[in-house]
Amino acid sequence: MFNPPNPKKFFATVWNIVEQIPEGKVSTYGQIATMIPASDGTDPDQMKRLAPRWVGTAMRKTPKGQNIPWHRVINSQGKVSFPEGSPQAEEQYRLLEMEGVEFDNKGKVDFDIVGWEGPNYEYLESNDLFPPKPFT
DNA sequence: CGTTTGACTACGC
DNA sequence: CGCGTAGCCAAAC
Repeated sequence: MFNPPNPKKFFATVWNIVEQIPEGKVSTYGQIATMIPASDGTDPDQMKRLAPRWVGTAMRKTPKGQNIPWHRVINSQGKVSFPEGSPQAEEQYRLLEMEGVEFDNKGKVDFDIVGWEGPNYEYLESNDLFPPKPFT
């Protein structure tokens, strides 16, 4: 079963990845989760189900004042994961629309248009940002 | 210190 | 499409 061997590092890795989502693009909790290698040999199918929760947990703890584009992370359905109408949801929609992300009449984005391709692994590795390196 | 609570997702109906 | 469920545990109460 997947669980972060070291939650602190796992969270930091999530933030590292989120920081690289460019303006006008979005990623999902699950997508980000799959970018982080399971260090405990967890079955990939289990990863799909369990890891996203941890990404969500990481996002909940996103440090403020570090310019982390938290709003560019949405759920696999292409919608923001806050209750519709909540201040946080409104804020997230606002921030995204401000950078050109469009939502259809159901509040969904088109991943074909604004989906993020993923992080630059070579860049991450060359800067020792990946595997997990905690903020200090 | 015990209980509740999540910024999730795939899958089955 | 929508709705319910399992899987799972660090934090926040």
